[in-house]
Amino acid sequence: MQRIILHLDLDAFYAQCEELRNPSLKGKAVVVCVYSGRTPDSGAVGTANYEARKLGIHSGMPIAFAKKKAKPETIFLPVDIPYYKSISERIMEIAKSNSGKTETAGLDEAYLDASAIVKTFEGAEQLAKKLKKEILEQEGLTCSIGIGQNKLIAKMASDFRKPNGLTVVKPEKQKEFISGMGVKKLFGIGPKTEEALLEMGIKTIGELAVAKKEFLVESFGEKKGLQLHEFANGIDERSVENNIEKQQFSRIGTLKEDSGNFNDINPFLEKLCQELFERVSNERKLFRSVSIIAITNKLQSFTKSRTMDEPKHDPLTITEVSAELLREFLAENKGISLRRIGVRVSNLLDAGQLKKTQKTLEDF
DNA sequence: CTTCGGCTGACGG
DNA sequence: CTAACGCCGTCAGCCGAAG
Repeated sequence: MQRIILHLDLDAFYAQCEELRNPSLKGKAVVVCVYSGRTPDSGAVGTANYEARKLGIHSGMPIAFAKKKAKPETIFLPVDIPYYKSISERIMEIAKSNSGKTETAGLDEAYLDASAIVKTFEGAEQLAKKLKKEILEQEGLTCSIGIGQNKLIAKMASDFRKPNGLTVVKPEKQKEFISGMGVKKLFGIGPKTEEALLEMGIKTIGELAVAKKEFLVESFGEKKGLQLHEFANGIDERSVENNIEKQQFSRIGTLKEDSGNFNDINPFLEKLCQELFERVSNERKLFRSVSIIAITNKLQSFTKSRTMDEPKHDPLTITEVSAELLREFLAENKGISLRRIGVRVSNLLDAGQLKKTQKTLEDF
């Protein structure tokens, strides 16, 4: 069955939201930052608008580094996720009303399966124009949309021309569209895989497409190897899913100072546990596993986890188990110094799924 | 043999 | 002068233990 998939990508989303509530920012370079609170400039760039990108400022970059590239008039702002989320939810509603199936991928992206709504790529292009118009008129934001026969092509198409782009890649043009691109452009290929492929002399998606499947499986493992082969050939059977249940919730933060001392770290961890419980409790979830995440001063990451026999939903379990895990972790790693600490719950169960006889339901 | 828990690592937004 | 560094979530793979 031939599908028609749209990928919607809101342009420099966090920055556009900030421009929305403060129009005087328009035309200026805007950098939205995730500050860690340790020093005035420690943290990373969340989103840079296109003016800031011209200066060489990009997502993920350390703020201190971005400031070196910035002009005196460049604006640095802290992220406000709840605000962006409220805007995102309204836009996703617009998307849903234009296509039965929509799958959100973060606050700023969505896949739409328009197969039931339109029958041709020309029809899909008109739908995309309508969608862009509605988002602009109702919410004042621009986006880029890509259209293809599967999620992979749609995503690469939306990335092709932005901001405010619209790119249609018909199946017969697919190969031509992707084969000349560098392998890093392919969804699922990050810095490590790119490096490995370059060592093998594979630079472009076209070269990857003709590499032996067996060789790729041998080099990258079963799943990854097959996926590389399929994606490089434009093959992607992943369906657009309406509701994806979250598998885990986590909260992590940066300590005021590096420490390997339980008494320094645990009060901060307890705060994170309370915030985490708020979220989990709002989502009406029970959890069976608790983990801590520890990141050292050298940015090495560790996890330690514990699974209980019974699903829980109380804040005390999170704080107690995580404190226990932290104590054990520090004892097993004497001399270690932590920069960041976090807590996660997983093995989730919907509260509604619990048997009525179970006592733990009463607090809901 | 399969499944589960515990852990690491790659990746994406 | 140089290095600089968030937070959240998914999945695969490996290992050892248990079913």
